[in-house]
Amino acid sequence: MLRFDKTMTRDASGPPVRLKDIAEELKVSVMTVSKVVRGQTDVSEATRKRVLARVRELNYQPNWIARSLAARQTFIIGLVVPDLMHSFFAEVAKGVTRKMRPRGYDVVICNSEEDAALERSEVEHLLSRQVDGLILASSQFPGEDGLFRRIEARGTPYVLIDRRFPETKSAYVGAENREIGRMATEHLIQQGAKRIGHIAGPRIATGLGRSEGYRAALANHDMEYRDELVVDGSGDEGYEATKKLLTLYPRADGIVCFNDPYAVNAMKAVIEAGLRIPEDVKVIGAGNVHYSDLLRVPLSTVDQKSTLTGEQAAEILLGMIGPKKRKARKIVRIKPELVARESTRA
Amino acid sequence: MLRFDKTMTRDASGPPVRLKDIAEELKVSVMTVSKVVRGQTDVSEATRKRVLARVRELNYQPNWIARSLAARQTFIIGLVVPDLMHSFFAEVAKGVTRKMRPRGYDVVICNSEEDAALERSEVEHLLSRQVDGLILASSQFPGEDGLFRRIEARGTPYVLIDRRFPETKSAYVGAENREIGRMATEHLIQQGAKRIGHIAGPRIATGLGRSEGYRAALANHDMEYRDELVVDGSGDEGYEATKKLLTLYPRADGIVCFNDPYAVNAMKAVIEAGLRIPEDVKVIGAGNVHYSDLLRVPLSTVDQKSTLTGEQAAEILLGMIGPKKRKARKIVRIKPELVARESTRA
DNA sequence: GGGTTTGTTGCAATCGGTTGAAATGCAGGC
DNA sequence: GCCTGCATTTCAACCGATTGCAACAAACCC
Repeated sequence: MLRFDKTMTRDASGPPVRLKDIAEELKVSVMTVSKVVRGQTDVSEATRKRVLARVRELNYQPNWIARSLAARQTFIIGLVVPDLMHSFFAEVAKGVTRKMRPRGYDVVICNSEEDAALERSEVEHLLSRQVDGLILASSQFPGEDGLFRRIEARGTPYVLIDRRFPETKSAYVGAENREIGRMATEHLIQQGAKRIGHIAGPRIATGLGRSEGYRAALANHDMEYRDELVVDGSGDEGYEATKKLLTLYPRADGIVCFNDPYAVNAMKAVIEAGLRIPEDVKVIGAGNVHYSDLLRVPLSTVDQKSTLTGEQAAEILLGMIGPKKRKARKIVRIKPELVARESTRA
Repeated sequence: MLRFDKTMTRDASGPPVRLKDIAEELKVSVMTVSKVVRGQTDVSEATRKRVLARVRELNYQPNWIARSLAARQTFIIGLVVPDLMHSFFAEVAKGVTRKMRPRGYDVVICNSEEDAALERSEVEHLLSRQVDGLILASSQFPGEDGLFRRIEARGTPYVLIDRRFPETKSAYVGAENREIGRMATEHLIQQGAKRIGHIAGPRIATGLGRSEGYRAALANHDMEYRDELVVDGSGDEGYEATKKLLTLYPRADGIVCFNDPYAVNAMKAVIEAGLRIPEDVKVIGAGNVHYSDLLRVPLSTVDQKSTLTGEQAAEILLGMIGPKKRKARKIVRIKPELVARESTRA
């Protein structure tokens, strides 16, 4: 029995059209139709035309579930980020999708909320959905590579972004964090800051690298590194940490923040303390979130090319998925770029 | 042949474990294992225990592709938004996922870039992935309901958000746009603005409703509606439109903007024109994007409860998917809320 | 004209599960 | 001891596609 007869067109849609429907109707085998749809060449021009015509008329859309099962490729890749609200990751996501969609891949975005356990379960879930690849901005603890080992065992290609785990042999795309910290700090020095504080981020590669850069810059300029000028801001994204910095005597006159959200909070604290930016305190962040120059005081920052990061990661992953399965562990470090605005004016 | 023998545990992972593997090993049928995994009750306690133990040991993860094909349910829902970078939609997305994930649904997010044709193809794509449901902030043109008819014909439940299409009989969740426009405008009036301009959004339900509210508020307060005070901002999100408003004589002293991004651009134009906010010109937006109070001048706005919108939409969709398939066309209008900040201080 | 090649087409098996009904075992009822 | 009833287990078909290979025809070569 035919589910669709010759007179039907896509306007009269009911249940979705299947290969079988077209095949029966045209009195050819399902295989033939399948081949035409996928553009295989071993089909005569005549049948191809006939099939194609009907395929178009009925607006046939392949059932991806069935296709995925048989072909063992889902054309879905998973992207796991700690927080989509954070504009850095939103931009990364944009970069990833922008590269993936034109190549026929869908991107499923998961939010790990900075929680290692949740991330684990999200990844496990994505794997059970048979994703063709993964891109992770991982919230695993440094040194803890169990999750990655699991992904490798499963044979699913993956690329790490933003946060590096040197112990894995995975591909990686991210900014040079040490360089970010260094550039930010040197910029403050150039703008005349004498006592530069630092709001440090979480103690993972990203944060540690930036802190290291901060220290290196000070050293380069023969400025003394002082413990009390470095405060952990990871609890509340820098707000309390800044308050603490401002109580010091002599007060800090420059603050290098782990990232832009921290910097925004820092500026809030500074203003609330009745101080002026940049006259009394200069503030710099990192990430160049899209609203940075719309802030109360436009924020100087070190751009880490978020969209580019996403694009590069996508590109690498595609290379690992394709037929030639690149194996070489590829590592891309993205050169950051200083964006000077009002918050660090001399 | 067994792919996994009794001594193996999940550490020695190779190819993923299948129901069949566990079944053969335990000398029961695939069905039995399948039932246990899905928690069916018609399995003896003894076998259940035995199976469950092995399932855990091997860390069996069902193959969702296969499951979806057989059960005709993918547990994936599609979310189509015009722009993920726009924090309103990012928050909606968060709301949607927050409700969906705990119920076992994954959310595939697609970006239509405000392009009706692209949206069409994204939706078509999601349908071919056999999504169980759709949530759309549609960029279709008003009156153009072909896409929705197509989705209905396919039998896939869907919920519209933000942008309404009254001609469809679909479910809908969104803010009361007329109310938003009215509240924003009345607020400016209360704060003492006398000549209130309006930067109008795209000419679809959302934008039109807000413009209507603007007009209604003026009428309520016996203020004259003047054509030259209303400018279309949809080209560049309000920047040029504002410049135009500022050249009028007498100049506008208050601007009701279609949304926050427009308002941010408006403020930029105002400041560039050498005018002060709020002393010379008061500005109000809508949406309450998360960085509104961090702006150069903290922006007054009308909050449209983005996350709540997402959650509600998810809730409704779940109701339509489930076994009891709610049919009644459900319409939820979310009450907006005024958030007064510096940009409209009297 | 037989054997080989080339180009098309279709068969059968498979992917890893689910569905509904049928088969099995074991108990109780009479 | 047979039938019935219930709980448990299994069988067979199917979901909608893809894969490898066999089958077939027409075309080619010598």
